[in-house]
Amino acid sequence: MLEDKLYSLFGFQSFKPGQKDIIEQLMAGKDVLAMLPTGRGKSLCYQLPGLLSEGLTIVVSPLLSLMEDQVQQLKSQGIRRVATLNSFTNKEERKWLISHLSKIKLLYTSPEMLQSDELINRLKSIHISYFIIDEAHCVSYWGHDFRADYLRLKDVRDDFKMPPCLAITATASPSVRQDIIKELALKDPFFYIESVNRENILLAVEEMNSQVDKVNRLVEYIQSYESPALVYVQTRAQAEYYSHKLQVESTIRVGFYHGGMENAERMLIQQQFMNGQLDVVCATSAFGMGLNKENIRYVIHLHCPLDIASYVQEIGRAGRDGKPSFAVLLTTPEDKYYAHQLVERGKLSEIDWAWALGTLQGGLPFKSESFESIVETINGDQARTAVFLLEQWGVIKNGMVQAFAITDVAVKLRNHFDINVKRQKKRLESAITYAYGTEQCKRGQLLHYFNEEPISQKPCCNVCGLDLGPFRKDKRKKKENETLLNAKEELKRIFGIERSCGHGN
DNA sequence: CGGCTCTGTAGTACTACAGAGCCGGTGCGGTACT
Repeated sequence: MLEDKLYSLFGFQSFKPGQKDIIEQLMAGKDVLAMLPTGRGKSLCYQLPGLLSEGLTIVVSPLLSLMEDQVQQLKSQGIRRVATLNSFTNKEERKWLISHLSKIKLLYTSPEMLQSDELINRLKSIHISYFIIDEAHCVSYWGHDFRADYLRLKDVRDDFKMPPCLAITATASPSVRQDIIKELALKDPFFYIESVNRENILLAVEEMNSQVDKVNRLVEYIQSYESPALVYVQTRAQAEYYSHKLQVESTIRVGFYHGGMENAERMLIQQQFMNGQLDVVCATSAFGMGLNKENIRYVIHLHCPLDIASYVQEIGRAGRDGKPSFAVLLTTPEDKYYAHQLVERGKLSEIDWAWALGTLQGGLPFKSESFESIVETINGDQARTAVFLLEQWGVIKNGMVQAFAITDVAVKLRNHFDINVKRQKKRLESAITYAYGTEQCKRGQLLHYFNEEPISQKPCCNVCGLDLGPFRKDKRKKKENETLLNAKEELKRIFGIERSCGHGN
């Protein structure tokens, strides 16, 4: 009985909804595409089959921190035959691990690591029970232009003689699901798709006249409502700017988080937020994956989201404890133009590509460094994606550049990136409809994007102007905050302190 | 779609102005350097 194993390995009496279906299908040898809300035990869906199987289960994870967290957690539960293999693994550990892979049940690694010949060759000699893609939306979101190794997973799986594959995520729109199926070559997969609706999160969109109004409104929210809260912004500079701004204008403890920070700094901010030493974090989209904080009361966005699924994922970090929470999107009319520009900027002409391709000489070994640095307009990520495509098309074979027609290949490259821009544009269009559309029911719009029926019983809540009273800090507390704020103002006046923020908006 | 900064040039010696150009976020791994 699966339940017995569940109890003996994990100490749970019963499965949560969806888990058993997913596990049974996977164990019966089927590919599975699963969408389960966060906090509903996604990892158990592959940990249990992995531990019960004869061979090794490979878990592909997008972030080092996610791998390390999971393995640490399993080990603390007394499950020892698990390991991570990534750039944290030092040489000796790596050597030991590769020669002892047959002793391991679950191996957590990155898509990039799975490009190592040494590792692949070793894995080929071992029975791979399951191939798991955690946070599988990354295949579609990152694979096409940012982390090409996500698109190479299909070939990796082929090397292992196509073990059953589980692609699992919390948020993937129907088109993203189709893309995942295509890019991982899932064969007639079993779907387990759960609603993205989170009834305890109220939704609101407020259009502001100017950036100044937006900031004032933000300060108002932060002053009036119970933290912890998340504030999402578009750029790194904005994350820092708003964080300083809120520190000056309110009494709450604010930090910022973005991808440009040192690892140690990022870990510190996340820890402080987890431990309740920070009330609010102003962050770019870098913050949140794997964040396991239950009591976030609200999420505010200060920019037009580029995509509804990402928006849903970000606001879904509120109210994990099931208690009432809310998500507010603050926009100004020009935000949508800015968003458009960002998407358009990914475009390159075939001339750019032809120029880059001109550096490749048929018959010579391929040198990726020189290819990547030759044309300034092509960034490193795009260049790496291009290399992936050149390999797919046979322009680069076994590390050697073959004879090829520059113009044709340049056009093919341009087309590939154009298709991706089109994909992003389409996603942006629906996000703009959500942000600026006159449709009253915001929840209905989100559900519609995921092909879900608008359900009348579900609370329809464009709560603009609606009373958010229950979320307000109680009066006594508010008064304390005001006193503190006044004291802060007073100090500022006395010492003539003006915080310098360094960044404008 | 806007707005800022940089650059070049003209007219006057350092300033003024016009026009061009730029402008985002996600992370892995490995190597070269201090």
